[in-house]
Amino acid sequence: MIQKVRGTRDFFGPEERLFCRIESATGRVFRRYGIQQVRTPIFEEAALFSRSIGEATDIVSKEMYTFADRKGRLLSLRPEGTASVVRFLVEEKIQVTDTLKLFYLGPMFRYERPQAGRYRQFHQFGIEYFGTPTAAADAEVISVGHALLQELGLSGHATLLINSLGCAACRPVFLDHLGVFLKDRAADLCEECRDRIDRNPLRCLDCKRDGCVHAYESSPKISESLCELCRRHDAEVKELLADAGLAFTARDRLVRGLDYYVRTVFEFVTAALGAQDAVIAGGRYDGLVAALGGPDLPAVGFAGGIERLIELMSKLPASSTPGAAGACSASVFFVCAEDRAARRRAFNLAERLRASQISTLLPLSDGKSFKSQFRAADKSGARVVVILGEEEAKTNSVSIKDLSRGEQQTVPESDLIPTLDRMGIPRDA
RNA sequence: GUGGCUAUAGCUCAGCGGCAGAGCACCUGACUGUGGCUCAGGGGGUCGCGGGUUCAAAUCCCGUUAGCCACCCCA
Repeated sequence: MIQKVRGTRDFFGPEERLFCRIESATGRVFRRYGIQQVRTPIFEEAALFSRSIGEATDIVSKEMYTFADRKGRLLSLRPEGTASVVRFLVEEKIQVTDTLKLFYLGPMFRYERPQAGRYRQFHQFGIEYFGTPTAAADAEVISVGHALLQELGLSGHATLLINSLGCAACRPVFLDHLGVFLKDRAADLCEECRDRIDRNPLRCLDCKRDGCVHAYESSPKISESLCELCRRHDAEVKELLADAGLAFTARDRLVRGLDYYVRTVFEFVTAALGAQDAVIAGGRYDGLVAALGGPDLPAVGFAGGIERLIELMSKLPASSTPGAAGACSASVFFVCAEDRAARRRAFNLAERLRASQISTLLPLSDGKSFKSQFRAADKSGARVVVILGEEEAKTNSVSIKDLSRGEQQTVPESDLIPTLDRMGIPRDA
């Protein structure tokens, strides 16, 4: 038996429905903010990702699916969405007059050790705002994330963490201070952190080991070395969020793994998912567009993980995931006699109901008793059963049974659809 | 990439050297045209895969694949 490759998964049943709900929610919420969708390829030249995400990051250095095609071009399956969106923007010379708002949704690929909430093919949606350096843009992006969680009934299950990483002017100063501090205290730190001092000092602050957590209590704070512009920007973002009634926690130690972030970074995290706790995360990346050969456009955005949202929603009470019962929820289920004439009539009537936007199931297999057809109808979750037996055939009528009430009536065939309408059977539900 | 745990029916799991099991689900039936509840019966297994130890392996050992948990990293 061939099984699915490690770290990939199939979505079916309740999980597939949640996937679908999340996709449609992103469309609804993002369009509410005037954000346009862009669908980019899922593979690109490898260099696009190494240049944008950062050569030294884990994603680029060890997690990319990179391969040579038949002409020897080095290609990569995309590990995230932002690089492609920026490439699109630059390549197509998209005019950005005020703010350009884009969103994407689709599969991403990273060669990581799989774990719940972490897959080798996973699905992300994300938004990117280009052309606006203002705190208002940051605040709106964060608010879009919040609105989406709210749309999914998750706003009570996620906390917003926010931080500022400073800019090209003040971050180097901070990194100097931090470097001095870390080298000073190197003896107290775990092996991982000692490795990170030169490679990725910011990450040290996020270490969870007790000794390190303790050591970092006295470390220099980013917030204290922000330049005046960054400080004002950060204060304004927080002010706008507070005005909007959006609760957040300022967390000094929040950092991001991708090189391109500046100033605002944020995460919506949940307590319900274990180690993989971020469901939506993002920040500002003002230098990236220029770094990829485009105009010097400021940008801010986020990405969200669909598998993690599905997992979170699965853990919530069933009330928040309607439509979970029944393998297929058609409104009408046909039960008919064995003879060929009855089957022809059932097939024909079922097609007429479907043409009238009434979802209808028709048993396609032979040799089923009325009893088992009724059982199947019950299990399918259908509202009504339409019966075509010998009696009905003689009088050119149909019997309609309301499964929840147990009431049954026989009407002329021409009255079938009007009767279903009267019973409140929905069209196109 | 590192460490730990796990793999038995469609699902959840018990069995831990001696006949392959339970609950749920599924199918059939309970006065020949009617679901749910109840009752009776039934189908379903390469015990993840490969090797080894043993008279005998689901059970013990080694390997392998996959999943889970933590680290790492991240959505």
